[in-house]
Amino acid sequence: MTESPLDWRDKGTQANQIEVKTQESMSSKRKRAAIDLSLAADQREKEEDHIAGDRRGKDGGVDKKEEQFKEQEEDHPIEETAGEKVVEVVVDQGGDGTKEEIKYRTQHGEEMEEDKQSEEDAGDGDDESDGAETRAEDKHVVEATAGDGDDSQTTMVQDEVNAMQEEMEKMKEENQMLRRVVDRTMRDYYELKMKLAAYQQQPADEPKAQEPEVFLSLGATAATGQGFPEPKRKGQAARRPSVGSDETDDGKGEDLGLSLSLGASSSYEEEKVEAAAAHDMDVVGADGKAKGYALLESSKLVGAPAAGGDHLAAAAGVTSQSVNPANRKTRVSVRVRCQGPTMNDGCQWRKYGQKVAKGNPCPRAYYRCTVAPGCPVRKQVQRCLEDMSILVTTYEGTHNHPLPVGATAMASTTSAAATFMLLSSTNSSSSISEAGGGSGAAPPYLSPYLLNSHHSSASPLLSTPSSMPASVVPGGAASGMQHLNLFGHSSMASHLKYPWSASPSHGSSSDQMAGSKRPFWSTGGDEKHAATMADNVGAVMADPSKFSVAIAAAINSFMGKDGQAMSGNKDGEGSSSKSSNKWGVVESLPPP
DNA sequence: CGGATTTGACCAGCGC
DNA sequence: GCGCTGGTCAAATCCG
Repeated sequence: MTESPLDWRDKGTQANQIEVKTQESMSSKRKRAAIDLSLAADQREKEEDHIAGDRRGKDGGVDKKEEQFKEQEEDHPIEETAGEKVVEVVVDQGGDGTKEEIKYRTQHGEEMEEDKQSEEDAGDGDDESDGAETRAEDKHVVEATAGDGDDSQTTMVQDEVNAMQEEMEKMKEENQMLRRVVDRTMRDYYELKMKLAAYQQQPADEPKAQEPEVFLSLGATAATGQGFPEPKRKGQAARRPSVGSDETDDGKGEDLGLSLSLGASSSYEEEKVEAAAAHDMDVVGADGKAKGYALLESSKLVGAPAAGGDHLAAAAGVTSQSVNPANRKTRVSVRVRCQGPTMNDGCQWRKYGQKVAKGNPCPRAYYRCTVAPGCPVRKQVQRCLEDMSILVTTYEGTHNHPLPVGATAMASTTSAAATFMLLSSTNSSSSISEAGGGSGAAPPYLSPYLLNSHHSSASPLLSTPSSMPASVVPGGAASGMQHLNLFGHSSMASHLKYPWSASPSHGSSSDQMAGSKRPFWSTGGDEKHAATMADNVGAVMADPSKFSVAIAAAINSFMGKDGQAMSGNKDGEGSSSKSSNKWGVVESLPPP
């Protein structure tokens, strides 16, 4: 014979009721805890004590066993909040006074509403008799009719109570475990929060230290296999003769690739890279330290002429260098294969200087943001030495004004790239973690997942030059870079399908990057779709917002793949010079 | 004519 | 200290 909780409670409240208060006390505590789980433990205990005290005061004649029960509850006030069974003993004296009932209930109350209702029904001072059934699923009711001094039945009931109590003990233990988990989670949360705050508040006068550098390039990498031939390396061999003007590059033989790399260097100068000629290799400076990094394996898209016409050939790249505040400001570099003098990033720029940098015959142009007066953002634009069709645009600083839509998308994406890779870098080296903190434009949104998932020396997606193991980073002049090429191989690229290809419209806002009309990232025959990809990349670059989407997707893709990809190469050299297949990121790209 | 670009000069940092 | 290099300035020039 069972009754619904509501029924018996109603009956109990209406009748002359003798209720063992265990349930009520638990009920109160449970409610309390449900309201505010974050109460300090001591505070909570005080409340529990208070409640227990009240209870004792009101119910002096409580069963001894129940008293013990209460004490147990008070020992574990929190555990009771997580859905334990409740033992309830009710001696219900019928309204006519002829019958007494003793009810033992173990219940996982799920009837909060009912509880409230019965609370109201109970009236003043009767709230202790309700609300016990707040969390459970099953309900077991043992009901015994207490006859006049029926000791045998009472004994049975007592046994049942004992069993219930044991069960409760187990539940309490479980609850305790859960509690610990919650506490640990909260602790972790606050730790991360503090870390974030610490990063954001890093003083600007911090000594120069390792400077994480993020490279994310979308589109075609040089046919020479150079991932990031950022021609800024100083004083080393392999200087190339001038290959031509900025406007001359038919884009032949270029690789389509999306690459992402991260590096850390002690100073911006050391980021200077002159990539080797036709093979992936780490560039080592005269001092023997790694100064640059070859891009991963380049996929050769020979015979894939840039279909972008006179404008955008077929490549794009984003390089984000999250610079230590001490070094200056955040640097984000975008590498774009385009024929125009600059790429359209949605902002207005005014050229204020031009200089021929050492090691690269191509002049470097300096631009200043003119969207708002006094905007500190500047950018440098320079042709890539190895592939003149690649335009390397380095942004520096943080805009002090709202950005145009396209620029916003780009900025947020590159910032995300920088942040993401910065986090990676942070995890791979404590020194980077300490010195490479977020600067204004790329705050380090710490994520334990990120922190745990990218290690430069372990991921096949991130190539750390053999000459620059991640452990070298602290204090040295060496620089490290992690690189990811998502379109590393043409054969892989040819199978790519991208979620962002859905939109066929290109909205070519760029003057120098008239987009192609083809669907972005469409596939086709080998040469054909290689060229198509070139077109598509061009299309993306013509539309800053679309470009940012592509970058974001690439990052997401990278992150998603990272876990399994991590298990592969641990050798940076291997990852940068062997098989392009190791850049399995391509395979991880989202399905169409 | 006003704004943008060009270009040589200047300055600061860094390495030898 | 000197030279080299990158970065910036500002006058001259260009262009719509």
